[in-house]
Amino acid sequence: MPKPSYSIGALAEATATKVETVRYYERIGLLPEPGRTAGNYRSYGETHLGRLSFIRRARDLGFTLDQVRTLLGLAESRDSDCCTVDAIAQDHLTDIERKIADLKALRRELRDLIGQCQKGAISECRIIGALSPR
Amino acid sequence: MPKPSYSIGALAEATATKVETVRYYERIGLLPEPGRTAGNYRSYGETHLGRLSFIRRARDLGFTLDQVRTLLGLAESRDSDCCTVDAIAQDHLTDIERKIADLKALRRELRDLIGQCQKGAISECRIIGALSPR
DNA sequence: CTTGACCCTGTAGTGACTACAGGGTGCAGA
DNA sequence: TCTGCACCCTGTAGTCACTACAGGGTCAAG
Repeated sequence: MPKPSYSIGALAEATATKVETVRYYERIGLLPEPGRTAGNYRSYGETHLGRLSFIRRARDLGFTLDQVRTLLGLAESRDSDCCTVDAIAQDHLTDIERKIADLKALRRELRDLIGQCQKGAISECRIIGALSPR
Repeated sequence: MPKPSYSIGALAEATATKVETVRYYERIGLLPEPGRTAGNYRSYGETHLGRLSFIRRARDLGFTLDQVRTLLGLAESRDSDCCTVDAIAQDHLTDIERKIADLKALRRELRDLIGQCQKGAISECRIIGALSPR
C-alpha cells in the first residue's frame, strides 16, 4: 500500500493546529518543507505528523518555540544523554513556579482592592484611590 | 516658586520606567504630550508624574493597557460611579484565577515528567517519550 | 460550467514594549 | 575654546507566537 499523505488542512486538524500556524512553523524552520503535489499543494507524511504532534504537545506544556527546537534536536541525536532534556524541563518548571507565585501575590492585592469597593462615587472609589499616587 | 519640571529621564527614573516606554505611552495616547524646552526636550510636570505612576501601578497589577486607558478615563470623570471600575477589577481577578489554575495543571504534568527522568540515554528518556507520539 | 471548499504567497497586524541608527543638546573639565 | 560625555530627539524595525488578510490558484461535486 502507498504511504499515507496529508494536505495541510488534514495535518492541521489532526494536531489541533491552524493552517497558518503550520505554515508559520515551516517558515521558521521548525517543520521541514514537505513535498508538493502537481498543483503545488503541500503533501505531508507520517514523520511530519509526528513532528508536529511533538511540537504541539511541548507547546501545550508551555515550552517556548526555542525550547521546542532544542528538544527536537535532542530527541533526534541518539548519542547525547537525557540530562539536557531534564535541565530544560527543570528550568521550565522553575519558571512556572515563579509565575504561580507572582500571580498569587497579584490575586491577593486585587482581592484586597475589590473587597474595599463601596459602589459609591468615583471620588470615593478605593480602587482608583489605590492606583492614584499619594 | 516655579512649578517643578522633569526631563524624560527623570520622569522615567521616578516611575521605574524606561525612557522608550514613556515615549511609547505618549505615542499611543496614554500619556499626554508634554511641553518642550528651547532645545526640543520634553518637559513634564506633576500631572504627568501622577498619570504615569497610575499607569505603572495598574500595569504592575497586571491590567492591560486597554484596561488602564479605561480606568484612567473613569478616574477623571467624576460623574460616573464605581461599578465599572469594580467590574474591570473583577474580570481581571477572574483572569488571574484561571491563569493560576492553568499553571498549576501544567506544573503537575511537568513534575510527573521530571520525576520519571532516569538520566539515561535519549533513547530511553521519558520526557522525550512523553512528547513523542505513540 | 459554476460554485464552493480548499490551497498558494506575501505582507501586516497583535501587545507591550525594546533596540537601534543617526543625529542634536547641554554641561563640566582641560 | 575645545572636547568629551551623558542625555535627548525622530523614526524604524525587532521581539514572541501566532493570526488575519489580500489577491490569487486548484479541484471535486453538481
